[in-house]
Amino acid sequence: MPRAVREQQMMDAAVQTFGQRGYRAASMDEIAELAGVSKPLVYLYLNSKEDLFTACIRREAQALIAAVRDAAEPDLAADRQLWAGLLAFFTHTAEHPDAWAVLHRQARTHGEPFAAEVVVMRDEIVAFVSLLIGAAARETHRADELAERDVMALAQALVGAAESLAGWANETPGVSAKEAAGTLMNFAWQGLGTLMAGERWSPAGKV
Amino acid sequence: MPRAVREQQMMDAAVQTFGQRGYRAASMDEIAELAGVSKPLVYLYLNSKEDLFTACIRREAQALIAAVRDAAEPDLAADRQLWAGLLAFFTHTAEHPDAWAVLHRQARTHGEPFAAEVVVMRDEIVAFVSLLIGAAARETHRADELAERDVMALAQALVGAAESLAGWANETPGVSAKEAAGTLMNFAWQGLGTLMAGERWSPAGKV
Amino acid sequence: MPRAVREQQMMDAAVQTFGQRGYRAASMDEIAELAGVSKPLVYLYLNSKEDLFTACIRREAQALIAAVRDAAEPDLAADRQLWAGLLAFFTHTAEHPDAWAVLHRQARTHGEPFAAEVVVMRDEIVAFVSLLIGAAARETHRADELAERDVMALAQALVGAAESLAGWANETPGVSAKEAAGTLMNFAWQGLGTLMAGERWSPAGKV
Amino acid sequence: MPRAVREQQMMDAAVQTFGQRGYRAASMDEIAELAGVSKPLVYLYLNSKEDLFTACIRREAQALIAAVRDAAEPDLAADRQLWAGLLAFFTHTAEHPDAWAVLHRQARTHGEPFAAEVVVMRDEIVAFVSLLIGAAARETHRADELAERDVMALAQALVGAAESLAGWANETPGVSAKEAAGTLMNFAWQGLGTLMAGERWSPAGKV
DNA sequence: CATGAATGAGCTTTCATTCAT
DNA sequence: AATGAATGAAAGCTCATTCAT
Repeated sequence: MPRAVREQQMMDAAVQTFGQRGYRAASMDEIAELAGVSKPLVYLYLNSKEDLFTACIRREAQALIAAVRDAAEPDLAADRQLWAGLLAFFTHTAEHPDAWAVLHRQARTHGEPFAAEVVVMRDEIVAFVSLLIGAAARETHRADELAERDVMALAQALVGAAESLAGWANETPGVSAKEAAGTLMNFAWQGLGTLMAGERWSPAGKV
Repeated sequence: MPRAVREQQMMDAAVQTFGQRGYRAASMDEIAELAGVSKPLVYLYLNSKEDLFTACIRREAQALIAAVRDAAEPDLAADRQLWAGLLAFFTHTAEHPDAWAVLHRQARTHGEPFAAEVVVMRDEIVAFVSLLIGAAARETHRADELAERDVMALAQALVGAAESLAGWANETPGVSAKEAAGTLMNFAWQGLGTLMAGERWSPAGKV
Repeated sequence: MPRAVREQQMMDAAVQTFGQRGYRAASMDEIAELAGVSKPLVYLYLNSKEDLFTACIRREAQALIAAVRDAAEPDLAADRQLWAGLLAFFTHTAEHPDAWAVLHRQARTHGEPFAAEVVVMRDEIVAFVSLLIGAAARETHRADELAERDVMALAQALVGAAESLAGWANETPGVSAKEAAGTLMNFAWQGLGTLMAGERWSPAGKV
Repeated sequence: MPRAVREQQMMDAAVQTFGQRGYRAASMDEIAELAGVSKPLVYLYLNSKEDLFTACIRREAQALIAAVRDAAEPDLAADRQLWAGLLAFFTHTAEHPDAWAVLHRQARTHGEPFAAEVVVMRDEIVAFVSLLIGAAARETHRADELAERDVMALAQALVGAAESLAGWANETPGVSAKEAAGTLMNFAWQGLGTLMAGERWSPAGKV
């Protein structure tokens, strides 16, 4: 069996094991057995547990980014792009729960070398969302109302909400990707709208 | 030294170690040394690593819940209660980063027994937020517009966004709890408002 | 059983195993079993295989140096001191063949960290021998005939010959320490005598 | 490429690797890569690591013996033959440090099967030196003074001193083979001379 | 003639856990 | 009430060695 194929099999097994057991609790023995190969072969092809984990993170991050990127066609309006991206995001995470666990939970929990990999991916997504927010602001001619930092914070909150909903949708039976995306659009986009319309909430009272 | 005090010292050391190293990487040796006691004493008082971790999760969950609960005085308006709760949440997580790491990262990353503990806490918070959303809906006389499930999903998204912002605020220098809470209120409460005002976003076009 | 005693037992087992199997071929399992303890205890007390090996080298080097030092009483004439030292050297190495193997073979064969330890010991011995050669030169009033470098080279050769003879004496049944020491004295001291008497061998013919 | 050539290339790589890393630390992978062939080919030609090591020892032992043998022309006087042999010995070991490391350090450090190979070579050299000593004794007509066993012990000491000096000369910059050989001749041959002249050192006093 | 693919066995090291005192 | 002493079990990693082609 050619090396490239075996490598993918190993990474499939690794993603599954890391996602379910966690990085430390996952043993190379288990991964090798699940992949149907011997442990030395895993080391021969992927060097070390750390390298294997990093390779998994990278592969799954690429896949998730690609899913979101491919869904949002640049010709659409900003809100339609966001909708398509969210739908793709919820669909992809629902279809690859172990990969999502690796990216969202494991990679961020086990130290800099791994967390940094995910930060890159997350920053790409946040940047993409920021772009859409900016585009939406321009579309409604109120760009001046939103400072750079506000856009960042909003994007952070939106992505965070999406990540949280992804977990909830995966664990709650009967919640579809469409429903999750719809909830988030209703929750966020509308708020964004009024926000750009100039209304602000403050502890002293609405402005 | 009385037992109760010793136990708290051990749990302090455990929270710190678990939060920084992670559940698996934290060793009982390190925890015992940090607590200034011998290892057998830790076992005598807290039985096992699992039990110790569970005890930490429970203690810190209680503390976080209490902080949020105590902040939101029931006499205030729903939006003021949410604001106070969010502020307390961001303040508490910023002041106890290791405890927050234990709850948000470690507990959810290392298997059912622990994740379940956090789910209890999270559900309490989500229920609390749902309550406020419901109250707000009643205050604006549009309760019928929001189905039970929508409320749940919104609460999930709000809590998820808060969790995400908590991490972002802790890691980004110069972002205060007040600022984080303000961003979230602007982002969410407004959206909630228009939502309750009957406007919906849908892929087919705004309604 | 107190720690200090156990540590010596472990080092005894380690010296034996390292001496017979070699550093790499000796397994911590075997050492632990020979010492009558579990492997973790060996690590608890002696940290690592490298540290254990280093500790063995140091202990045995000290013991050998002490044996030679204690034998050569400073009041004696230089030749008697050398005789006593050689006798002690051959006796000690014959009585502790594994220790001698560790020092002479293993330590020098497995890289700088270990070889350096032995170099220290060897340099001490070489210095001691150089001292005696110098003393002998003064006793015969021909100190000016022997340059510093010649003394060093002679000491090197003498120590080398002694090391070689130690191996030979250990492996050849019926060769006593006394005999080995006698051979070396005859071989070397006499040559030293004539050398200091001014005679030299050169490829061009005797001078 | 003919088999014989490939085999020599492999053994060159093996000698270098064994000499620098040691028998156990040297991996067949590294040897194969250094030789520029695949691992199975090494096994096809040389059977096993043990066999490969043995082959290296044998080849290098032959080479060293040959160098010494060829240098000492049988027509010369005994002292000139010894001089020539020593010079060749120091020159050869200086020019092939890895080979010398294999013979002097590695082979003797890793168990009987290999040490025995070197013993054969060493015995050949010792026998050769013994021969010269005997010849010298006959030349000076004092053969009766030197018992067979004394000759052996002297040869052992001489060879040991030479081995020790070889290491010293290789590691000390600026010490040439000629110088090392000269030192040894001065040190040993002279002693031999007086010895054969009937003088002995004994603990009871000179005879 | 030569190799890419694959593994059984063994190594060092760590850790949660328990006695005996 | 508290600990020094000790271990069973398992993990990451490496290596000599062999097939099928």
